[in-house]
Amino acid sequence: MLISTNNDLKRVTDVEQKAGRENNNQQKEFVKAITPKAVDYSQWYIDVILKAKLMDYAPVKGFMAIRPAGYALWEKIKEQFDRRFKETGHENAYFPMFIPQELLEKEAEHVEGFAPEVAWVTKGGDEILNEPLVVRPTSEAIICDFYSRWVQSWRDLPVLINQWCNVVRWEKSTRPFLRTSEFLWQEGHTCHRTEEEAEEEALKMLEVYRECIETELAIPSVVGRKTDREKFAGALRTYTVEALMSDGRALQAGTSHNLGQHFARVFDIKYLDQDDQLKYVWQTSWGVSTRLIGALIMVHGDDRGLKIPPRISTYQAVIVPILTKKDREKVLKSVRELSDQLKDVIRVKLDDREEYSPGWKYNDWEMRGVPVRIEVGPKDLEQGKVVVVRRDNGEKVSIVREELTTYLPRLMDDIQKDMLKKALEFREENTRSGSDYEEFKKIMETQRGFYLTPWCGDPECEEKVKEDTKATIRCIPFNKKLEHDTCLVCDKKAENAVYFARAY
RNA sequence: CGGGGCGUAGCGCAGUUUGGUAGCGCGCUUGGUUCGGGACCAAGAGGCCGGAGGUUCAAAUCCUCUCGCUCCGACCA
Repeated sequence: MLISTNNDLKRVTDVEQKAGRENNNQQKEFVKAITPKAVDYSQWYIDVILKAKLMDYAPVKGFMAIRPAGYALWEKIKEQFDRRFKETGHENAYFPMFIPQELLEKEAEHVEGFAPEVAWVTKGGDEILNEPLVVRPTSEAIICDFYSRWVQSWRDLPVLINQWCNVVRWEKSTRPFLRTSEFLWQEGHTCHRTEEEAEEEALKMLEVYRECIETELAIPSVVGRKTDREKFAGALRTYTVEALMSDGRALQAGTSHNLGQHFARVFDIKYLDQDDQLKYVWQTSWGVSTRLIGALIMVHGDDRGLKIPPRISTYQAVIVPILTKKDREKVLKSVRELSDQLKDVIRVKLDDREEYSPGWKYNDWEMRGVPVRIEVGPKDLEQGKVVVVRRDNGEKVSIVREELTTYLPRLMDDIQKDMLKKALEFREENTRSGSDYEEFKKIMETQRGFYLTPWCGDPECEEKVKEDTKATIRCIPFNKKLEHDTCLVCDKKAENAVYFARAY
């Protein structure tokens, strides 16, 4: 499309160009700045993250720079999770990025799971290393090595440690934020005295994830257990938070694992219990990553760009002054006062750049997802009012200036609530239930979404669905019984209901 | 690993068929006029045409080799 536009342009004469066609063309260009979701969802996603300046591609495939706008978002998300981790008794620490090959190889299932995607360090300076080092794809191995020395007595338990760091997984196909070769995340690693306590921890953190993602990111989810096929390499059980993107595909937004004693046994993490017996600890690990930013974009974003929920938005409102020649100084003075005044109640940004027109700024801030825009021009000054525009639904109202300090915080709550509500409605509309395989196949082809259905538990049935439809079992929800109990694929009786979906 | 596509200014591209002084849009710089949904005028800056070899009086363009990126598939959370 762009190409033909350029060709057309080149064929017209200079005179014709100057006669106004340029103007028209520029307007069209802007509409094209973000590819509409309906035209090409993947392209929409890429356009949004680039236009909103969340990231930029690195010279190495699968890597990216997280730009200030994207990183600020991560910082806000991080803050919310970190607070909850501390509230549930965890402490932060930091472990090394390089893991000796020998350590990674201790847990058989674990190596096997990660081997295809580890990055190796084989040289230090000029020296070829005796034992190559693995760049952490996750830190179980190195942390367990430390824990084997740190844990001696039952009095040392529980160990409740979290770390914020980067990890590297050599991915074959990558997408910004959703799957990159390096990403930022948090990994909690805990040790417990009993199996029950570890299980309780794994489920507790799963709930922390679910609640935080819902409250702060305004993303509803379904939680449950992973099937053996989908569980973490080396875990006893894996639990997951699954969110539904606006194209009907599911995204794993967070996972929590009960590691059982698999790692404790191979890394020799033992404690002397009160009964004078040496026992292996029971462990958990759990993580969320910068993938949440991808979820945020795909759950809330629209054809104009990002929509950030107020609770995690870097700026909750942006003030755009309308600077006319006549009233320039008056308006500037007024918005500066307003900005100072609002700083006490919300995170506010004054955009007083003079090189951009108000219209340009509207589009720019909308693209970047700021929840509220406040317009202040000469007409507003006369009336002692300002214009307040919501990003989530476009609603535009004129508000008396004095009321803003009470109005805006309330508006932020409303927007947060409405965004969650909208996402929840979408989730519900796109969660279907049944056990008709033909209908299921059709749905996975078209609207997608979640499909809640009985499953006999046989990995072969799970595999067949994947081959036929590319859909996988996202999770086995807790306490979900269906009236109908014949497996979606075979005729066997099903113990559990599961959520199927095509996933990222 | 298999198949397709692309490397020309910061970004997006045209120019390659038919060899002949390297272009367009956006962005950037300076100055001015504007400012309630991506304003306009004027003047500028910016290129080893991915790399190496060859053919030719002459190569972005033709030939050979090579490197990189990307999409689809396979593999994988």
